[in-house]
Amino acid sequence: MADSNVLELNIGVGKLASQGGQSLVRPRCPAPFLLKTYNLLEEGGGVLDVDGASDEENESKKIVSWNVDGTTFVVWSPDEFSDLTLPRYFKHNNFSSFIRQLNTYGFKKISSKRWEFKHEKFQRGCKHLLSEITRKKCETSVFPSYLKSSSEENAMTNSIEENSDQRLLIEENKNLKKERLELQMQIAEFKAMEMKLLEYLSQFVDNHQNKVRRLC
Amino acid sequence: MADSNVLELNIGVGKLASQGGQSLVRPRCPAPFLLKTYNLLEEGGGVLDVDGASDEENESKKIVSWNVDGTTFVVWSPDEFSDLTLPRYFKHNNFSSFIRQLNTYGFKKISSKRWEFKHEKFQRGCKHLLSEITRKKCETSVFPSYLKSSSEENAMTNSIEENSDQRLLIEENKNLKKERLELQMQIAEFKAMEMKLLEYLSQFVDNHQNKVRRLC
DNA sequence: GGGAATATTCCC
DNA sequence: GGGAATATTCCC
Repeated sequence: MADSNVLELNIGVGKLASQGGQSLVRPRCPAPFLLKTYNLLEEGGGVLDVDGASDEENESKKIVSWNVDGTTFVVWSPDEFSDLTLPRYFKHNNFSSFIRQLNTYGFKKISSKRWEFKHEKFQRGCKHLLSEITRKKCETSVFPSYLKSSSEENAMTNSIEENSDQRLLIEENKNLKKERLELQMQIAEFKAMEMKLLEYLSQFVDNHQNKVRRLC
Repeated sequence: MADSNVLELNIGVGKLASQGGQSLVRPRCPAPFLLKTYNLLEEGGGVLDVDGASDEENESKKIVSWNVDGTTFVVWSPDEFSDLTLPRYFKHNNFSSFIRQLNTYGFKKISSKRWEFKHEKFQRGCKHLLSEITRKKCETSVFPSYLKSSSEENAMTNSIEENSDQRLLIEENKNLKKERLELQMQIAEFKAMEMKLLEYLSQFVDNHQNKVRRLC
């Protein structure tokens, strides 16, 4: 494989950490993409520096690096980055796919003149912050905010730690079933109300037409 | 790149071909995975045959091939297939990922003794049928039939003993949350419909009163 | 086998 | 930039 020289880690997010596609508690491990990108910067893009030259002397030769204070990173040479660096860490050599991932994780391009990217939680020497970076979700909430009533409970139930004991699971389970019953009852009410409304509407229409006919 | 020797085609499905995740008209181009797998079979797994030997003589050496009548195909040597063939056509060398794709596209493993797979529309000499093969979709309709889960599933979930395996609890839990989301979406629909109905009704009443007033 | 998360591609 | 389809991985 192209990236056989790169350590592949099994860094999955625990089941309870991402529930229904929404990460509610911080996972222990950063996303593979973030770790690879961080490592790539530590390793100078996976390409050796010129022997004996200091960082400053090498600056113009760098493919990719942190900025001076380590709060952003810069892809100095997109072509070499794509051809040499990307395939060492990822399963492709497309700069645009790399950019797509950066966007997915909320990085911002902060310069129109060069390929410089920034994320608050992605900084030199702060590997521990990587696990706080999450993928952007399609935030088009499927149901409107007035249904958020249960979201507090969501937070509560989902904050249970992964290795919590069975008792908590059973409790959460019980609550979910109770909630399901309530939702089903709400739906039953809606159905009844819809029926009444439609009935009323049709009566009203009939009535109205009779009245108009009589008045004419 | 690992597969730089393989022709990559831009075969996207047109917008109208897949509407809301549901394929409505047959796309012009087969899925990349299907085309690659078909080509891989035509090309003997991308590995050269022994010179001068007939197909029959080579049979025991084949990595992958169609069966005798070309209605199924067989991976004769999963190890060589993974190491040599897969990376030539795909971005990985994992046999299980290949299997996962076969399942996604509806192939069936038809032998317990060897890695033989079948799909009605995947046959030797029938490249034109490939475009009729589609990915399986998650068929969980977003709006389930009303309250269908109330009795049977209640009974089922409640029959699970309290001290059952944690895995089952987690699974049940996941299902309950999924169900909750579906119910919440149903309620959102109802609310929207109610709003429309009320709006319509009030317009109708206004209209009616004006009309009656004028006639009087 | 298949659900679901992440990765890659394609397109607007 | 980001939506959405397909691909790959991971897990049950």
